[in-house]
Amino acid sequence: MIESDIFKALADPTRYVIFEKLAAGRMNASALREGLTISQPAMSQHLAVLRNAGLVREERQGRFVNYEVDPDGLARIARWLAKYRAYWPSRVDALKTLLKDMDQ
Amino acid sequence: MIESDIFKALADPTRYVIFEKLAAGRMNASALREGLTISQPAMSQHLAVLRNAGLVREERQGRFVNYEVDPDGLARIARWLAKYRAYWPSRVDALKTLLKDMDQ
DNA sequence: ACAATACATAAGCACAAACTTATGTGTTGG
DNA sequence: CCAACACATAAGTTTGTGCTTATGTATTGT
Repeated sequence: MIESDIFKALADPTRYVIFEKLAAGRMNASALREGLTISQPAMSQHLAVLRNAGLVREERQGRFVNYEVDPDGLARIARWLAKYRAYWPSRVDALKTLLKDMDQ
Repeated sequence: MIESDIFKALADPTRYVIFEKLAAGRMNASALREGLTISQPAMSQHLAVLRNAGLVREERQGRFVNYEVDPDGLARIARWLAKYRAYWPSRVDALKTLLKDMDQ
């Protein structure tokens, strides 16, 4: 997979919202549609893009398919971002806080 | 600016390459074209997109315009990523290394 | 078994985005 | 001052992407 594909997946505003909803907790495709004016096939297609990018993963449960954030996708972004640490200004303390949390 | 715009800027493979070239060091628009089969206006337009996304910044120097990575764009991505730290697997040690570097 | 439900896939359409050529705007050396 | 250079902007064309409707595939409850 081309490296920019993970960014392409998040570039669409609708998919970005879907990802944020999933970040709040696992959800099936129908539940994800609530609050969004989006057809069922459109949701299905968006979820396929996010899944192919490694940002979400699915787990079938009966007739429902639950989706959840795939840590692998976030890890890829984290690794990408880490390459450019030379450019981070010292005032970017969000990462410092984050790392402290992970160290715990 | 919509949050997903920064991802849209990196979603295009050509812009992704341009950004990576700039990560290696500041460069003017003509120098950036070397090695890429891309017209001068296309490069100019790509740089405008990256600049509007806050990923690069420009500094005119005579007739040349030097471009360089804008830390603010990376900081935005870092902050975005930090929101999802709950999902990071412990094996993602890239960030740990990164944070250690920043602590130094 | 079958109707209903949940989701995926196919095909086609409409709009957005990336490219092109042409031209405009600054800046510099002679 | 003006020709050459570096880059930006305009306008038009093509390709890609996200949407739709229609249909297919699983799974469940009765």
